[in-house]
Amino acid sequence: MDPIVTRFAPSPTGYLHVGGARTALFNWLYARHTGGRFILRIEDTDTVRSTKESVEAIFQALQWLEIDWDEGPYFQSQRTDIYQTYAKRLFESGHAYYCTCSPEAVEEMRRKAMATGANPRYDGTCRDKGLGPRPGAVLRFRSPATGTTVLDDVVKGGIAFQNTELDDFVLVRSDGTPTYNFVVVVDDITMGINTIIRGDDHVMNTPKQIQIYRALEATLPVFAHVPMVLGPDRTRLSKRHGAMSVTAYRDMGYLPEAFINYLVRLGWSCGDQEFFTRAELIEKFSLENIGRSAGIFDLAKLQALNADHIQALSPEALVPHLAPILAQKGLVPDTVPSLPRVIATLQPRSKTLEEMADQARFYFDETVDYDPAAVKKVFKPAVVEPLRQLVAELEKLDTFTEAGLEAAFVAVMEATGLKLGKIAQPVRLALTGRTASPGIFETIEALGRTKTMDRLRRALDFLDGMEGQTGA
RNA sequence: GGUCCCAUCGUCUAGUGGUUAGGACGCCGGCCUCUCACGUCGGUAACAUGGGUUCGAAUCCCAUUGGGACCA
Repeated sequence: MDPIVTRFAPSPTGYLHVGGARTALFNWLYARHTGGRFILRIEDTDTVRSTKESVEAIFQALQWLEIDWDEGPYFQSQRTDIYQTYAKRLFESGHAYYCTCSPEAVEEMRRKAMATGANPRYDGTCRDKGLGPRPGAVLRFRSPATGTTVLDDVVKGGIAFQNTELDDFVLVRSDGTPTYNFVVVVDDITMGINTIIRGDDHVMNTPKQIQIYRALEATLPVFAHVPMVLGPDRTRLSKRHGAMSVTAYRDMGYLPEAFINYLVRLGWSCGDQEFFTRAELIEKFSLENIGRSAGIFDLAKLQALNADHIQALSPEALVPHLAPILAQKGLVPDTVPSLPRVIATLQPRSKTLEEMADQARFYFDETVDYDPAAVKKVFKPAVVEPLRQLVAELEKLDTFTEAGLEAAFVAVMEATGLKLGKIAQPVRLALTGRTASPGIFETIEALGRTKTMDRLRRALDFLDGMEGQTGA
């Protein structure tokens, strides 16, 4: 059996959006799953809307998602010779003809057709005139007048289109530029694409494309039209629904593994399994289990999956993903004894890396600001003595390890008769400025001796000041 | 307007003629507990509607409704 060859063919008219990313992902996964090849092609024939920046943005997004390609990127703008060759072939074999009808005349035909309730279409005025190439003429495809064209889609099943619905559509415009349906087919044939996985917004193009394949006597590829991704209001995902750009999710602290896991699971299933590593996705992905109905993008589910992936990775593996977000917030890793240790304390309490960075702030800052409400609730005169004793106990420790720290706390608990909570909360406030944080022992260990002792002493000073005030 | 596609909890889905219709996210509650989380246990909630076919339909067929896509 021939190896599977798939492709992703975005138009560089903006960033890579969620729907595009999913299409890319499906093609990439299927190629990797079958041991085939994955080709990247940039469809930049729309020279007005295509930009170099968009091409760059697409590369960046694919890189973040770790979707690599085996061939390309090809640029349609550099392949005009090829399209001309194929246009000529279609003309010479009689599958296409030149048409000199003016745009106004064609518009008139449409109006007439509409008036009779029929589909607006070209009426075939030039179809049998036998015109040759000439300036200002368009090249039209000679569509079959009768019968049906059947699309045998892997996910949708068989779809029959009446050929009477097909127009004698334009292949090459009067200015010599080829049209979308034509270049796509020529590219897919010449690049050896045998499996086309794309959004189902393309199904209506497919019968035309199938006709071109036939006219060119090329083997039809396997078609798989995957349902679209919709916004919460069930309309096509757009800016209104928030972040569209894939890289925006990177910046918001989502892991590429989580993002692809979510995107693939949206519209594809493998029994009840929800969590997939990249390797599992490659191993288990198949066209057969793609669903037929559109899916709604649900940020809450993405978040939950992201939390799972954050927990599944080692702290060390998280470092490169978290580092840029920390940097963006002005938090420099050198100011902390061990970044992986800090990460380890926050893993079970972060849905995104951005949340993690925010929660990590107190580890990095020079000092902490106390939350006023927490001060009122926790910094009571009664905590001064236990805190003093704790400082004394901690000073006895050679190194700060969780076991040693716990022993120090236990010593204070026994001396004062207090429960752990009564001591941990003031310590937590002293160290973090708030009443919620990771476990107190792991927090101290990750914070390090210097900052811990500084902050405990500062808290005692602060409490001193409070007593002076109330006493006065 | 024409053509095409789709239809199970709010959302993602399992299910392919016989199930108490399962799982996940979310939400609610219990437990765990040094706080917040994690975890864990339980609860909430669905086969769009109407006809058929069949001993029996979420499952097969038709219609209706609703949603979406493309072309204009």
